[in-house]
Amino acid sequence: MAQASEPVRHTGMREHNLSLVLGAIVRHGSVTRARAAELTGLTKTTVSGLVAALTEAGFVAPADARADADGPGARGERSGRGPGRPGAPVAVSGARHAGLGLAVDADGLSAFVLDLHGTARAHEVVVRDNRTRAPDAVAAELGDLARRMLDRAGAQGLTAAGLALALPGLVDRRGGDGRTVLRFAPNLGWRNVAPDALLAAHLPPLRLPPETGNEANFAALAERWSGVGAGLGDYIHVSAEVGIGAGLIIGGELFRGTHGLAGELGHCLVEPDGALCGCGSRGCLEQYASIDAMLRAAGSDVAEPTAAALLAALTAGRPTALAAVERAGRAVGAALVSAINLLDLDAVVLGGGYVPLAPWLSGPVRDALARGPGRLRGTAPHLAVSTLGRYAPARGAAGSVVRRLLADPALVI
Amino acid sequence: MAQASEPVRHTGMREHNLSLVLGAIVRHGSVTRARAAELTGLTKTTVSGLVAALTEAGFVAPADARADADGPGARGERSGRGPGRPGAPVAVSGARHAGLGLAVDADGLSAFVLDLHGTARAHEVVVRDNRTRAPDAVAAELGDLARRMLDRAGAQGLTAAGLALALPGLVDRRGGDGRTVLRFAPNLGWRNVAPDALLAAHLPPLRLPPETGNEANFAALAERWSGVGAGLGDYIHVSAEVGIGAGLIIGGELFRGTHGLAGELGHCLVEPDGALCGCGSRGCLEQYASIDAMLRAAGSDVAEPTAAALLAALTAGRPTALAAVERAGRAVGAALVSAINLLDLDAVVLGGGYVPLAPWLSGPVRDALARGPGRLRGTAPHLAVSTLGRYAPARGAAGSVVRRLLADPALVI
DNA sequence: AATGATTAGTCCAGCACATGGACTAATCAA
DNA sequence: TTGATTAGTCCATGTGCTGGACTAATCATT
Repeated sequence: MAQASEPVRHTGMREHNLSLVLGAIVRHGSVTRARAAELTGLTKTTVSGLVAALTEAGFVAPADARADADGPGARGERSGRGPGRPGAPVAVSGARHAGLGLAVDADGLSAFVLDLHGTARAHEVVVRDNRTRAPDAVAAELGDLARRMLDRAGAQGLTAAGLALALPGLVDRRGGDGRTVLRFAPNLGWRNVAPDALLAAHLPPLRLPPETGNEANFAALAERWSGVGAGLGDYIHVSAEVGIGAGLIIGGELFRGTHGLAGELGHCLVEPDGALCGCGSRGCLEQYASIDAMLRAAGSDVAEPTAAALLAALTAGRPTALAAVERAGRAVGAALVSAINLLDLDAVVLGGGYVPLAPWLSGPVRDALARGPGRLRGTAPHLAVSTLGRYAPARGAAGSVVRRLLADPALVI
Repeated sequence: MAQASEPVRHTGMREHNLSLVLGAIVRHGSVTRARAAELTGLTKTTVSGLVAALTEAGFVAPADARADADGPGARGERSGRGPGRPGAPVAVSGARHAGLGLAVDADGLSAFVLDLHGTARAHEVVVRDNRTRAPDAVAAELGDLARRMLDRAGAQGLTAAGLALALPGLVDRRGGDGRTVLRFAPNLGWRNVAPDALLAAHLPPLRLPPETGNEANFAALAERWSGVGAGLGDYIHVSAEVGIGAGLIIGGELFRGTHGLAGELGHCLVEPDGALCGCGSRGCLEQYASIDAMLRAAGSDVAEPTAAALLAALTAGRPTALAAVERAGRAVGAALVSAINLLDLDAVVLGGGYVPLAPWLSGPVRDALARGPGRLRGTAPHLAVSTLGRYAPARGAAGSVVRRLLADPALVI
């Protein structure tokens, strides 16, 4: 049974229709009021009022370009030609609102500012080893970074309505009140940190409450908003660093699970009675396909335990390294087949630490995907490799703010 | 991005608030108008109006029992004692509306009628081997059964607002228009059957459009509504017949996946390079833990290839049979650990063909659950065994109709 | 028994917002 | 220039929620 939801008053009706109209504008790029009325089912009068409110609030602006995202020839309705008064199209405005995305990882901090078009307006990386630092110190530096980004956004006329923070660990959202706890971040050595308190202490308050999430999840979202995930249906975004993280995009949204712990692909079983894993089980994917595991398996083929060295060994054609990655690919493929069957997914995106390894990894993964779920469904799931670089988590975080804004413009009206 | 949703007019506002008030009544059992106003955030005036409409439509009725489902002592608000005019509580009425659930399986047909309380008002099984029959013939017999059930419901003053049909196969809902296709039902030997057309041809039209779904999914829902699933959070309901079916309950709702194919636990990989499966892959769970697989593995310990014979062999302590089931349990446990990690589940329910085997199966499954995801989360997932019998799919189908009705009473107002 | 305190439920004026038809505006075709 | 056609705005109307006033029913106190 659904949780008790909000009552709908007249204002709620307006909020809903506001987001309905804005959604139509977002999806179709540039629409006239008349077309928006058709698309939403509201009357022209109502749409006019809503568009006026959205314009006032800086969400949309007049657009004279005939650039309808429906494509050239706009088979939708009349596209400007023919008799009759031509409409005055409006489009999403990238001039006023923005979202700020922040990310903490073992090697530093990153930040990204997106406008409502989803185009990057500012970004910055602060390289520094966070492995030994206390959360509070990192948060203070993050606060400085955030203020710089807000200044840079302000200089372009942009106001960040909110921020989101990507953390490299299990972010548990207990209760429905939105409060989160970073249970454990292996790379940082943090346990049971309350990000909300840190953010409140060190970061400037914005219009929307800050949001905290797992970096893999945000990276998956970034892929959907501005990467290879854009055209795919439901997919899983898998990335590897020390562990293995996965973000699930289902129905266009991030699937987090009730406690926010969904997507733990790293502990899918791929080898019964296999290597003992830190989680207490045996034969977890993480024991075969994390960067660390591949480095171990590659043995003396890699000069030093870094991803760069592994890549060099592969390029040089070292057999043990090749075998290790081949095996990792088979393991990832096996786990993905389970995930696809369980969740009814259409595609897979390899991201993070898997991107440079993709030339060697894709083959075995693709084989598994072709064999596994193919027979039951029409076609084999699609396999894509991320094109977003190290900004993916911060970009996804920023996108998450933008998405919230577009989904509910009334939040800042 | 969310699909274009409906515009909200004044009627939409009312529909929403109608379901909001009904939801509060459903969750709290028996509430006064004043308490419903508190619970929903609407004013007393509005609630009165909505309650009047719900009463008129037969969804709720006056209830003088002080039986608030909040429990004795109702720590919520004042519970009748104290000064002031006592409220006139209303509760969900089981007297007018009902849902009809139908199920087809290899051994026959079953039907179930539930009222809005979720209590059974009529049920019937028609035993007959459907393995060799054409869909049309089965549908005709199903129509007869449905009409008998509607008559029996009518004799009790009940009107079925809709029906749902549980089928033992992959039900694909392609497109957003709700049209479904039964891709493949291994036990019946049916392929690419359009249930909507069959239902339209052989079953009386009801107020709501008929719904078709997978029997494992409906069984999982039944468990949530009136079985061991009631108290659990998110869970997976696993059942085995010829294959293995699973229903996912997430956030109190059935998780179907975009194409309606979610929950294919049977093709999780549990043994790399294991037995070749009909799906094209190797080492699928189905090859180890379906009833057929256990029968094969039990070899000569079972007299004939039936579930009953397997049960007898287990009871007699036959070692090969015991080993087969033990192994199946380990395999199921391994697949479940993957599912729990991926989907952030709290519990597991064993149902269908696993129920009689539970005494032998639970042990190894529980072991896997205790080892696997425990470390990352607080506690080990809970393991429960279904108590609903062979009516589970039909009961879940009926419950699905009731749920739709309670979620949106405006559908029949 | 009478009175006051307290809470439940209804009545009614007011208001917010969507609707639909009428009206003005801007373009193309003849 | 005129008519046809479509876009956008104006205004009267209607629906449904709100909030305060009012009536109803009970307990506690005198």
